[in-house]
Amino acid sequence: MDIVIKESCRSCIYSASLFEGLSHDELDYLVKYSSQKYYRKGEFIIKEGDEVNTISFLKRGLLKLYTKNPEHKDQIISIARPNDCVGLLSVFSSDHFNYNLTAIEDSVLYTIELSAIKHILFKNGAFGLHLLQNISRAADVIIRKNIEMSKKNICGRIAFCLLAFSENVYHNTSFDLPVSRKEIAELIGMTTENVIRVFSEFRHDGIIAIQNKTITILNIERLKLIEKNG
Amino acid sequence: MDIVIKESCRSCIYSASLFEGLSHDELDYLVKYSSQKYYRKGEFIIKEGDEVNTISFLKRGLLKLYTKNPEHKDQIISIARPNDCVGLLSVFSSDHFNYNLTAIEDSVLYTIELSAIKHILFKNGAFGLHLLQNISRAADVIIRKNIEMSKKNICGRIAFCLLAFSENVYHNTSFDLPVSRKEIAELIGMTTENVIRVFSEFRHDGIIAIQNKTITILNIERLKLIEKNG
DNA sequence: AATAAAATATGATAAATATCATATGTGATT
DNA sequence: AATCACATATGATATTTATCATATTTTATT
Repeated sequence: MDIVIKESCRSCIYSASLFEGLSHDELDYLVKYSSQKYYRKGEFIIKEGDEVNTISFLKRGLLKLYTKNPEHKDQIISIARPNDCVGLLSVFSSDHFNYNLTAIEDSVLYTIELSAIKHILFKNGAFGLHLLQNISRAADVIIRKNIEMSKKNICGRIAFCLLAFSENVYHNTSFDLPVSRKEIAELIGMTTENVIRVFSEFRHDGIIAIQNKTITILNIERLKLIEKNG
Repeated sequence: MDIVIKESCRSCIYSASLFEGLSHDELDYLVKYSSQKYYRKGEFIIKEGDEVNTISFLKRGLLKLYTKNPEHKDQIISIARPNDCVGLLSVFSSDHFNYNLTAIEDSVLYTIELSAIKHILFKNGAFGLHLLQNISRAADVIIRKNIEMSKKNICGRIAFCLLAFSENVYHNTSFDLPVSRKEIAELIGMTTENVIRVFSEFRHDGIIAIQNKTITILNIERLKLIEKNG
């Protein structure tokens, strides 16, 4: 992880939708307490139990938010995309993070001291409302995703994942899968073997093409049908 | 649903932990925009799509928060207990409720106009922080429950439910189940038949006694073991 | 380049859960 | 009291998913 000069943070904070409506003084105050950090793929960003004293935004890259269960198995809760406010859930509900956060692609985060955020929050009620909206939406997205997932069978869940990567992350029908089959299993709550099996099945049926990590969706209509009905 | 005179709201709002730290003026302002409502078991409180313009607290009773899926099947997201702030998730994230809310016991809610809450929020940053903490925690509880549930098999899930009713709701090893087996199935994401089967199994094994709706936990150690390992 | 460690792949089998069928019990309504 | 709708109950069977075993391929490490 590398920390980079403060000046580059200014443009980030000035352009972040979360800070819309803040005055120049307030924005400059936040810039003073912020830093930009680079993480390599695989690097830990936050560990369960870490103290919460910053709030972070993903500028570039991809992160996984997950818990570790007693049997060393991970459970991925969500995948954070650029512009997502990261770990927002724990920020106000606890002194310590409840989740782990790891970069699954080379990533750029900007991080603001929580004390600075609170300082602005106390003076500016509109900012509080803005934060409330962001946190509520982030929670809502996670909860809705869980509900949707729990209704689907394994094929439907994998179709959901592939479509999410294609449409929401890479905006392309062909993309390099940033996670292993094992991680997909952790995300959809199934076993690795069965994830691999369904990938093979989709390949045999001409729905996707697989070349190592590169996935190409060949028949998006069918994949959507599987996502819907599965 | 019956609406009751404003005066009785004063004590509620004055005693709600959410409003700790507000001045008498601010509290009285909220009282002015609040009302107390009574709902009978089975009554609808909020319907998916309803406009969000209030924030509510459960004073007495029990509610279920759920979504309806296309095949008319309900999916229970959480059960609200007294002192829970209800529908908090949708309140700031959307103009319309994403969930349904129904009383599963005779219930008393007090309801505050959202505009009044926002009015205080704009003037009092500390209140914003308080709200943020409450919403974050509510979301966290739902997400953690989902994660925990998804790791358990059907026996573990039912043990979890029974223990939750016993320990968190009724504070007694014997209690009247406020929901049907079908609703438990909707809560844990299994079929009604299998829920009934596991109830019978627990009865045969001497873990619980069933008399119509009355459940008595006979062997709490074993139930906890099932919850942990299942 | 050689080796080890993961990840991917696939088959056989076991276990968990859903589905379908059918019976009985309970409460509400007339 | 009769009837109906619904909840509870249980068995038989089908389906889904997990587990175990075992290759093969890819990636990382020395």
